[in-house]
Amino acid sequence: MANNLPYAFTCQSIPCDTDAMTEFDPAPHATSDDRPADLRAGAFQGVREARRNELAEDYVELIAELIHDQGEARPVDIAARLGVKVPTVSKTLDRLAREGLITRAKYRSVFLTDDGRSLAKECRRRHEIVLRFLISLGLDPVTAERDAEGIEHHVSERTLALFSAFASRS
Amino acid sequence: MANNLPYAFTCQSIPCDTDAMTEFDPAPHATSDDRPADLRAGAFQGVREARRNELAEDYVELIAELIHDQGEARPVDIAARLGVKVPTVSKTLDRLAREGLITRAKYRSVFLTDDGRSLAKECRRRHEIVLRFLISLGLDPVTAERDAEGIEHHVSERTLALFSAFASRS
DNA sequence: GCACAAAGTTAGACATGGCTAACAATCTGC
DNA sequence: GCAGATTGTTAGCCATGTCTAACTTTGTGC
Ligand SMILES: [Mn+2]
Ligand SMILES: [Mn+2]
Ligand SMILES: [Mn+2]
Ligand SMILES: [Mn+2]
Repeated sequence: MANNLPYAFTCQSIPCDTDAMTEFDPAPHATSDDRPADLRAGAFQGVREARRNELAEDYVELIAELIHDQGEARPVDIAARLGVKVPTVSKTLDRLAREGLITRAKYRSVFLTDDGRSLAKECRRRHEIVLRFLISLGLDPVTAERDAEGIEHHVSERTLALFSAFASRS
Repeated sequence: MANNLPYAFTCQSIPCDTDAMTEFDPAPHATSDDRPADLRAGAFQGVREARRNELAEDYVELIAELIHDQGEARPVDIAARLGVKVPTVSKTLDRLAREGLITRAKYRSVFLTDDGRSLAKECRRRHEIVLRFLISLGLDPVTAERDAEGIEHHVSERTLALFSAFASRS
């Protein structure tokens, strides 16, 4: 139920928070704003879901790339490119194997399963679209690469379509 | 050191990975591609850093909003809007307090410190810019809100400037 | 002003993601 | 084909972020 009663502006023993928001929506909207609350929750749910997959996505994308460029994907190379230590990679690879995205044998390099390959392809597509879009907007390539690496995990298919169209058009 | 020797295309007992990449860069670039490796690592470092702050950013932004809209920020309302359980919020608030972004007394609602308020303001600004940009690109408001909630933590100041300019111009 | 409802805290489980240290396997160069 | 370098694994530490269950405090309605 959360807030139902004349809660808005209790401001009891509270330091009444002068300018928490500097300039917000100046109109003091009426009590009943529960609609946005649920909507927001939906958005945050989605973001949390995306966050759970980010790392796996970065891994499989990178593994596919290494296999393509180097012929194999070794933990030491994965670690170097991600900027983490090898044991961190080893542990994460165990999880990815458990989740069916890769296969691995002790002391050998890593392979993608069909699922892994398919996820990698999807990730690469998103990465490319976001990157091309940012560059076509006028961003320098280094910053574009950095931002794309984070943004790629949080763009809906709809946004991707708009990004793609914009990059082509411009 | 990573890959120095004639490593590329060992493809020993390896299933030689037919079409890991479907269509990549078709030109089989020479062995020495170590430049991009370090660049990539830098990008990933930055993303990991951003990931560490995402949750705190969402919290302070939401807390500022609640204080503005409702007069106070109660754990139960934070939880409802984030879509998580109250004890989760309680524990996270402890961390934010430890980090000096909020103050709180047992069983009372939450306040932002000066640092917290300043971070909240910065987050709100980013959120607004990203949201306005996505909408001006043609995205529907609900999807825009969802995507903005994730993207906002991964846009550089440069990108923000370009987003801002685009939204104004269009 | 008391009983009950609502909100908040604490404890503890479990998964993730980072690290270091110690050990094991593999590979390379003679 | 062996010594030494490189790579990989395992164990274990720590912080975070989620949850449920049990308990405490606060607030409400009569
Ligand atoms: Mn990424
Ligand atoms: Mn990527
Ligand atoms: Mn957010
Ligand atoms: Mn936000």
